[in-house]
Amino acid sequence: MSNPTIPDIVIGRLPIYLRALNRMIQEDKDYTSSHELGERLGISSAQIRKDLSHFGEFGKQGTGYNVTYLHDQIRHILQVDREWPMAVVGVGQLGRAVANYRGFQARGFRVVCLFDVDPAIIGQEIAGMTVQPMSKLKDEIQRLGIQVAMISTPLETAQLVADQLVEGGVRAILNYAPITLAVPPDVHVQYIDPVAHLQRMTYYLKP
Amino acid sequence: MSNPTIPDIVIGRLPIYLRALNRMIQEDKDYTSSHELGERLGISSAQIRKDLSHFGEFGKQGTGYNVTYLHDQIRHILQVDREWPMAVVGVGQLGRAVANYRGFQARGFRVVCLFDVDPAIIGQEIAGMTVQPMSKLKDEIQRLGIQVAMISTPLETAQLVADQLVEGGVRAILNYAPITLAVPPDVHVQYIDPVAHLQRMTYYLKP
DNA sequence: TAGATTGTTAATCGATTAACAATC
DNA sequence: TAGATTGTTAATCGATTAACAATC
Repeated sequence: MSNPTIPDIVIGRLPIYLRALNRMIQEDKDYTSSHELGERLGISSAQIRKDLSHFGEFGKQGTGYNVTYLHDQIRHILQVDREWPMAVVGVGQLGRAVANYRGFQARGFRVVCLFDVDPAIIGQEIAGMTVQPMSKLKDEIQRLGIQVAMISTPLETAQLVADQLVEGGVRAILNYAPITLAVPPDVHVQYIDPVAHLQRMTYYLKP
Repeated sequence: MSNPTIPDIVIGRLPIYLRALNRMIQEDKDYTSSHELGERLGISSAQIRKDLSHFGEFGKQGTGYNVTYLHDQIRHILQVDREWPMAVVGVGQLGRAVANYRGFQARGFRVVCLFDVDPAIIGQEIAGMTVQPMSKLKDEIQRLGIQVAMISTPLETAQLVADQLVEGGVRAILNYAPITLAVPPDVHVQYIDPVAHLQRMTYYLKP
């Protein structure tokens, strides 16, 4: 059992470490150090060692970390050493791009069903899946035991969709609609708002 | 002139405030309070007041904040009360979705040029723009005075693209490729990695 | 006026970093 | 062995929150 109260900010860095380790595996690197990892990621080596120490001892003094071993350990900690089935709600251009994205499988996810409200889209075959109507949402995610979903609908319907997902048993939502969702405390939400990222950068730009 | 050293974490919250205020404008709300804003966003009212106090006094005791006024002030602070021309590099499915996305204009951005390496994609007309070859990248963004760009290429080419963007004068990069980019200290990078967000949530899920 | 809410100060809380003994 | 690097402790730094006088 791992320590029950690890800061969420630490959890948030683990996927970044995982990404870097994955890259090192591709480069056929056998060992790395907190210093090297930090260098690549723009993070201090002390922070990396501190973060990892929440979960165990993964390195060796003098030699550092075995890349594959650390990679596997972090995959296990994040529970991405399995495949999470995922629902995508809203099959516009973004939803379609997501449905066809090849990068999920290697990192622990797989899109297994698609939903939309638009009668023109319902029934379409996309990435080997048939787009289903919103009315089927709850039953279908319950049937498939889906805990992870992605919202790529317009702003207006996002909250409604979230409510239905939660009712169906979803516990983790990745929301692309630019709106803060209201969900029960045991449901996790992460936001992706490209424009918010851009706006954060223009603050620093000269006009 | 605003205070020279406002924490970046504060800057990062301003777009979120802006988003909520925008929504309130749509709802025809004239006034709001730090308490109400905090409620909607899951942030403490004290934090909102503290954040805003870095930039000036925007509220009135007893009544709160004029929604439109605060909205305009934050737009000005973030410099999104103008339109930033933007380049998109990598015109796969994601790049295409971005090129066609209607939500940029209202929030300060406009995609003005597209680049790709694939000869099958170069020359295509997408969202009213002709996809140009990577060889034209540097000249074109210099000519157009572009400071903001988005990378939606595969992982392998992302660093190379970033180097060329920086050479051409880009100072803010939104990177969709799952790799930490090495750039000069005066260049800002923000990352969007949907899978990293998902992995951050699965930590908390029961298997 | 009474009630509400700001902007700000000081206190608290939490995260990052520096340093180093342990040890591969 | 000598050099390198871990895991951890304590010190530092920074961010959040609580509280309240000021005032609309």
